[in-house]
Amino acid sequence: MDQSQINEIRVFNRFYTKFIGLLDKHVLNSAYSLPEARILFELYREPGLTASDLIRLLDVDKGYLSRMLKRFEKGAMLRKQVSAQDRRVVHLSLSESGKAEYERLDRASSEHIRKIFRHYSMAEIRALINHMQGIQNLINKSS
Amino acid sequence: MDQSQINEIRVFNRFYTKFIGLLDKHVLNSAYSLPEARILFELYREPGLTASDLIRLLDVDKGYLSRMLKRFEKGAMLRKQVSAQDRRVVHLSLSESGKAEYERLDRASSEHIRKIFRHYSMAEIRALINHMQGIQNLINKSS
DNA sequence: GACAAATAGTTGACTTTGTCAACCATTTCA
DNA sequence: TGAAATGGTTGACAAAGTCAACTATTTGTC
Repeated sequence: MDQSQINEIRVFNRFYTKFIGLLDKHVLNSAYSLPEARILFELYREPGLTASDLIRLLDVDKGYLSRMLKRFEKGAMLRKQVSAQDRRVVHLSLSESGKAEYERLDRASSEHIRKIFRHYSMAEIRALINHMQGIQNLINKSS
Repeated sequence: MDQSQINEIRVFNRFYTKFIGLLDKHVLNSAYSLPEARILFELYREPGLTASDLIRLLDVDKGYLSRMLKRFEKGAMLRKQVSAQDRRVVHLSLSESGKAEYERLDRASSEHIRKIFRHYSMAEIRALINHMQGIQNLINKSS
């Protein structure tokens, strides 16, 4: 791998960081920070996760997570259930209003993407997604 | 564009956010924050930029930028030169030690990428870069 | 069964990062 | 000449994130 190839990759990383930044800015106009939105996402996808699971998934500090969860609890978006097997662990899931909230966020994100690409042809969209999947396959191969 | 296509794009965004996060973590083990590293990058690439230029390029608050620049000044990494045409504006560039510092950072980033992909074949690397350029071309087309 | 070590989660104190508005100096334009 | 705009700095603050100490529980190990 030569230097110019490394540079190409770094150019893309800067480019895509900026692109994702634009998308995230949208989310951030919601009442939630990025990590908070990710918590909602993970709990929506898999109810019953524990705080430890989230720490691993999101790679955040446990104190920080604890506080974010507390905020969700205040907003009545979270349900906690102490595990029967191990009374230290708490299974987390979204309440009905938590789910509704996530769905709102989710729809807004989808709409944003739809808007960005609204003038693209089918072929262009397919090419884009194809490239994205290609990258994922290649990068996953390594790890 | 249908929902499953939107979802594909969002899957990729989450995936690549995580990947970039891993790379950035490396940078962040240096003495510089991400925006600071970006300042070094921009000034290295184009000496003589003004604070306003950086604000536009990096999309940061001007007060925040001002403080980061001050920190660089303290470290003697920055040269400031008041514009002759307009005495409000200051042209910024890296001092010799600032450039050296950037080059260190830059080399470390390159090394990190090289390491990640060290076991890839030439064909795989080329495919990866091809996908990346494809994405950039497609996204740039829109804006 | 008792007790050290490990694990899940919470809390307090703190640092870093980022935002906002007021401000000074200079330039532009009417 | 003077109002408005622009470039940059500063102070006060808010949000985001880190670190270590702590409680409660569980899991060994003897």
